[in-house]
Amino acid sequence: MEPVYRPERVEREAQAFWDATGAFRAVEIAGRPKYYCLSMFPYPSGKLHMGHVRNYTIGDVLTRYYRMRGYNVLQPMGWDAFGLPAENAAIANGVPPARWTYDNIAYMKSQLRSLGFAIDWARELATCKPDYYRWNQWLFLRMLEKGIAYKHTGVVNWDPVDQTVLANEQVIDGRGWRTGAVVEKREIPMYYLRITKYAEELLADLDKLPGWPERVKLMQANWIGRSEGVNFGFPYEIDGERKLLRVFTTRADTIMGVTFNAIAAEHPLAARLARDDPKLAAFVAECKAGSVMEADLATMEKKGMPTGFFCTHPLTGARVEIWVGNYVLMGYGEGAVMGVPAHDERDFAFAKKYGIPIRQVIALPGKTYSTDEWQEWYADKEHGTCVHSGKYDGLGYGEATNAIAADLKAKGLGDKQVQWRLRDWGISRQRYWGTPVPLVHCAKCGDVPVPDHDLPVVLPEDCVPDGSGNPLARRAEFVHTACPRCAGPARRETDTMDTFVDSSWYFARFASPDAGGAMVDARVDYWLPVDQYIGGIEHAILHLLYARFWSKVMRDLGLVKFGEPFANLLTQGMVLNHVFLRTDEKGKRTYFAPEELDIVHDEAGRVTGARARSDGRPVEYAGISTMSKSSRNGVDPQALIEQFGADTARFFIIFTSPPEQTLEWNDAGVEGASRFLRRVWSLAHELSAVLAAESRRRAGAYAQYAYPADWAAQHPQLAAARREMHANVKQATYDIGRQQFNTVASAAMKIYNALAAVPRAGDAAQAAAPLLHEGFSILLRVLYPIAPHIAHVLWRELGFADDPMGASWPDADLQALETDELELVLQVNGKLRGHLRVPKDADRATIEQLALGHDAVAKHADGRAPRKVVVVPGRLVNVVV
RNA sequence: GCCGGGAUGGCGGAACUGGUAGACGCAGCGGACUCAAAAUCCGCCGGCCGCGAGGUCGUGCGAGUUCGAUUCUCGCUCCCGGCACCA
Repeated sequence: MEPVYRPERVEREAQAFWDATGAFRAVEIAGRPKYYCLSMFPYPSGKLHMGHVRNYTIGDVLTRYYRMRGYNVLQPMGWDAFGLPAENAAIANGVPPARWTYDNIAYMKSQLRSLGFAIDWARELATCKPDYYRWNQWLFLRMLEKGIAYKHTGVVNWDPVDQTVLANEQVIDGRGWRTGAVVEKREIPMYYLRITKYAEELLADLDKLPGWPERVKLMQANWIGRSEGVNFGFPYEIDGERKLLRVFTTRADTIMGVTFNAIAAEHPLAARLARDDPKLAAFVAECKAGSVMEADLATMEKKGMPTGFFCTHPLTGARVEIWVGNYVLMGYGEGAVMGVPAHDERDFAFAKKYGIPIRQVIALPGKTYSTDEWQEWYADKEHGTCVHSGKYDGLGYGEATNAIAADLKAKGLGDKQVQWRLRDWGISRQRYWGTPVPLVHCAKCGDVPVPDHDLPVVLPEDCVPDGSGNPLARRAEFVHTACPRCAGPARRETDTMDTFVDSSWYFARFASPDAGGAMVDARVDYWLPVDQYIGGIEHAILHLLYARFWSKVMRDLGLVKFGEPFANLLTQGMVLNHVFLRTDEKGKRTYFAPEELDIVHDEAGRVTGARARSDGRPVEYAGISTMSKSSRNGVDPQALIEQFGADTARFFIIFTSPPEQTLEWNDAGVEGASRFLRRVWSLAHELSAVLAAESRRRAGAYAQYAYPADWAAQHPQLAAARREMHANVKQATYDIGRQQFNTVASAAMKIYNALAAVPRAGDAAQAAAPLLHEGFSILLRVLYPIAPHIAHVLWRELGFADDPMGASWPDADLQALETDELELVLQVNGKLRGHLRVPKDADRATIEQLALGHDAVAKHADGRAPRKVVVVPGRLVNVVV
């Protein structure tokens, strides 16, 4: 055995063994308990970053742990291979997205392999391959047939210079990322998926997911956003026609306080009124500037313009002026909202700004309403009652809402309605690198679906986007086609699908990656649902909601039997790093990687600024955020792996923080992980003769260790070491169960420390041989899920039977933990004043007696008599005086 | 702006159901070994007062509940994630 730990040799040896034995191939075995462990597949951005290492190490720890527990485990891997970065790379380098993507996949796969993850690579898939995305197209056509997919207009970010649609990410402070031009909103035709049809079920089924973090379920529930209210209309007449301005409100009880209504700039009525009013037309045009992002809309200054046009209050018959507001969005509900300044904080601010009347209609006992300043209670619907509201005066929120809804219904103007915040999923992208939408546009037949037998509609792989729109639309041989219905000349749809489509069902395809004639086959019934899904908390809403929706659609089509794809979810905290950038006069940002800079810190060690090494000029510090390719703050694990080995990288990332916690990257401590593994190796080497002999004596067995009855009494030091080992096995098992893996790594270190403290000079090692053997069998098995290469190689070197993946996880021997005496903490008035040794079976009265007789109690009681004695069994005594 | 989460020594973190705050590790300091350095090994290591025994303060800030609060409640501050076309 090598005297010194050489990670590269150890890792080569272990990986060769796993490859040769096909150790990670997952085969369906009827009757054996299965465990499908899935980490979110990566976007092939170029190289792995620490977030990937963290994600996949967590998955691998669970995969190997469940293998040791006897489960038939599947851990697959694939590539979320369509997406915007490939097009950005093409704009920058002229390399076709396909080639860039495949090159990145090859490199990142080699990195994943070097980390030794127990992945079944035979199931690898890439979403940019036709045999995958053809099923996106196929299911889209099924949704079209069922009315789940439909065509409708939608608003997008438009760069007027590049004449192209921009992603939200490409809009910086309201301007296009490349041109610096002010972005406009533009309405275009799009395809939508009717996720709102499933809103009720998506919300209700959250209760069927006890294995999901509460915070994720809460975020999803809030996102879906069920609210009960009233949908009703304000009658108006225009061009000789009677119409209704429809609004939805959850505060129908305040309807008598309506003093204005606001409509979106895109509302048909706004367009109509602007026709006769140049000032309004200018305002409507102004509202079109800026992005469509919710965060922008919510933070921008609320502006409005009166139209001079009035509708009628449905209950009072009063005239209510209609305003156009830049904060009202078409596509949210009806594109119109009623304005009740007295009882809505935003309406209040808007009314004060524009001098719109504020009319109090809710009162609280003991409170005085004033229009001078907004008060929290103005919006209180729990305790308020109606005032200045005629027949509704004195009613509370529920009664008033019911009465008003009934009156509106009687007039045929409205009714109660359940409204969802969730909107339908727009999947059209005016981009090249994605799944082609399988439709053909024919002048005679309209939008015609591509027949199933013509799928897939294959995306040409040699286009090079240049930032000025979709190159697919300029590819004549793609665009020009024959209408499947009338065989006449027709145009292919050139929009592609949102990449969230790709990731909405890949977990099912892993069960049957080679199914040629179907989306999935019977093997999904064996593996699905996923037993443990692991991925970043940033996916808490969108990806997970879309995957849940897609699964329900597949279920309703009879393709799968499950309605919820992920039984248990572990949301990993983000790995963060500092971000540095420069912004030019056009607002264009250039990011700098930390290694390109000299970083300036203040006395407290905080980053205050930096200079680029290349030109010595200052660079702006933009705080810390998620490691990403776009902000160039990713840390490539390659250097770490090359310098210290995969096991050190894995051990370090696990040890440094619990999985769900946000992690600010800092590699101080990597040395410690490396040192620990070297120490384990050195101790194994030092004891290899003793341990190998013990292994031979026991024929490699590691499950049962029996010690003579008087062993503990004879060898108190060894018994203490054994107690420490088993206490930590217990701890590690508990912690792995609650997915706190950093303390599993700590437990491994503590087991090592106990083992290293066992006397082993001269003949002592011989005397302690059984304990050392037991201790190593425990240490290597606890270590195995985290640092499998070294554990695998040492396991075999020391002569243990099997290999550690086939070995069972150690059981704590609870008898080894028992002691005759306990040490209790002694408190006086809740402050630590001493310790108390008591027999382990001492009763309450005895403990109280011992406590009251303790010197520290007399000293700190200051002559006062004890009023109360609190005894917490096995822990502490608190004497209250 | 809205939704969700976080804050504990110089640093990463531990503390299981309200019960010894700081496990384990990093950095630092002192020592051993060495011609020397690295590596390795041993010891110390929250602040303040004290020679010491010990005392006292201390888990982002401010209140509260409790015999006892890092843990529960209320109100703040700052940071992170998401906000529907980054993935």
